[in-house]
Amino acid sequence: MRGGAITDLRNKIIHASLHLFEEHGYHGVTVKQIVETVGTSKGGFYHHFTSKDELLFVIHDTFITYVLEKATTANATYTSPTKRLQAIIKSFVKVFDLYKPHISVFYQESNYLKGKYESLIKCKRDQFKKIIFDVVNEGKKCGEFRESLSAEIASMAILGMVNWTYKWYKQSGEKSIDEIGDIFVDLILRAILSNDPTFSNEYHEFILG
Amino acid sequence: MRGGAITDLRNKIIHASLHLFEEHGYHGVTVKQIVETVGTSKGGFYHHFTSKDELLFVIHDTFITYVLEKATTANATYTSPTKRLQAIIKSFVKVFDLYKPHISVFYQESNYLKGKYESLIKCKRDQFKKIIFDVVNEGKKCGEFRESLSAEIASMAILGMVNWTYKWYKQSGEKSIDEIGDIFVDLILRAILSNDPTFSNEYHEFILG
DNA sequence: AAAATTAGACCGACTGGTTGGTCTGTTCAA
DNA sequence: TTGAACAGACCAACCAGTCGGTCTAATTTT
Repeated sequence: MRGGAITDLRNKIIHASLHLFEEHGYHGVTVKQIVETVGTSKGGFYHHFTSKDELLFVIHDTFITYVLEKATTANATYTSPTKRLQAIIKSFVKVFDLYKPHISVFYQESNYLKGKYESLIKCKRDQFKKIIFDVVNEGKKCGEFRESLSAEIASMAILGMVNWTYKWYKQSGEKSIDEIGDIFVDLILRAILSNDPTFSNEYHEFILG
Repeated sequence: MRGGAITDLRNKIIHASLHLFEEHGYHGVTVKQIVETVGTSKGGFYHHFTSKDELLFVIHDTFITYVLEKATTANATYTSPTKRLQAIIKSFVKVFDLYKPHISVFYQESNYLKGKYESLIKCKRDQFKKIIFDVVNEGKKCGEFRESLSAEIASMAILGMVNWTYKWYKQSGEKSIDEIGDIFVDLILRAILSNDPTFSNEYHEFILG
């Protein structure tokens, strides 16, 4: 039996590291701690990873790759910028349930990535930003979003609002991740939708009444 | 001549550490590096700080203390929640020009604070959150903000949007920090202001036109 | 005023403990 | 018999923090 099994040592290491990194930070966790948590040895660890740095990279990469794919799919599913943005945000927010520890590590420890690892992640991260930015810009062009909107700032505002969720979201919290996603979409659309009735659509009517 | 001088070794150390930490992270910078950058020695460093941890704390504390004071002042200056929120956001965003490195360290390295340092910072941080939360709640109560608004999620959305600025803001950028602040206020007010004409005020007219 | 004393600021070699990573095995399934 | 998977003792490098000592300027004593 090769790869894939949930009980693979490799996956166990990643899983354990994720939670350790999330709580104590990358430099707050030693390889010794990781292997002891998993119940393996230095040998086991370095059989599957060339370095501690590579482990950090793998965690980053699995997350950003997943998110990027989801955003691309959401983007391809719709044509209207409003619907696209809504789908992207909702799909991204949903990731918090699955990848909370990945996300924490992604945003807390990314500046410890070095060399090629850093470039590889930066590239994908920029792709994701570009998707948001393009949608906002497209929305302005076709009149669904306000013309006066600064696409750059609005994009970063959206990203910030959504990304920041990793700092406070708890699965045990009052609101489900789906509800939070809906609230975010509501807030964002209210903030950026055009008031011009010429371009009004179902969202305008629903949200702006 | 005692204390205060800009050339004080203590201040020099803080200043240099700020930039080193911002770029390489707390654990990515050694005390040796710090003292070499400043042009002092281990002795000089440990004469002014009891530990590297204390230096990290001092950086956190000067920033959060400043922000908290600004928010309190802004809060005391106005009574209407809309004006209050606007003032708080604008004053907070302005801090980015003065305290950018502090903020980066604050959000990137805070989970390396230990023991009493951690509790002290957490306390002030919670106070700041509470100020935002209370304003939003007050706004709902008096009808200026939408009744359907979730105060918790909206507060965190606002905080996220604003806090995230540290990830992308450059002084050399296209927009000044003042313009960014105005855009944020605009986005936020559009998202949360009530549509009920009964409570409409100058901001409703200005923004929702 | 000159000498003696004190105290704070700063220096830098040194240390004890830790850490990421290596290397020589051992196990076991194919 | 072969090689992938794993074990764990070991190591060189590093790092936060220490400690005895120096320099200087203020303060006290004579």
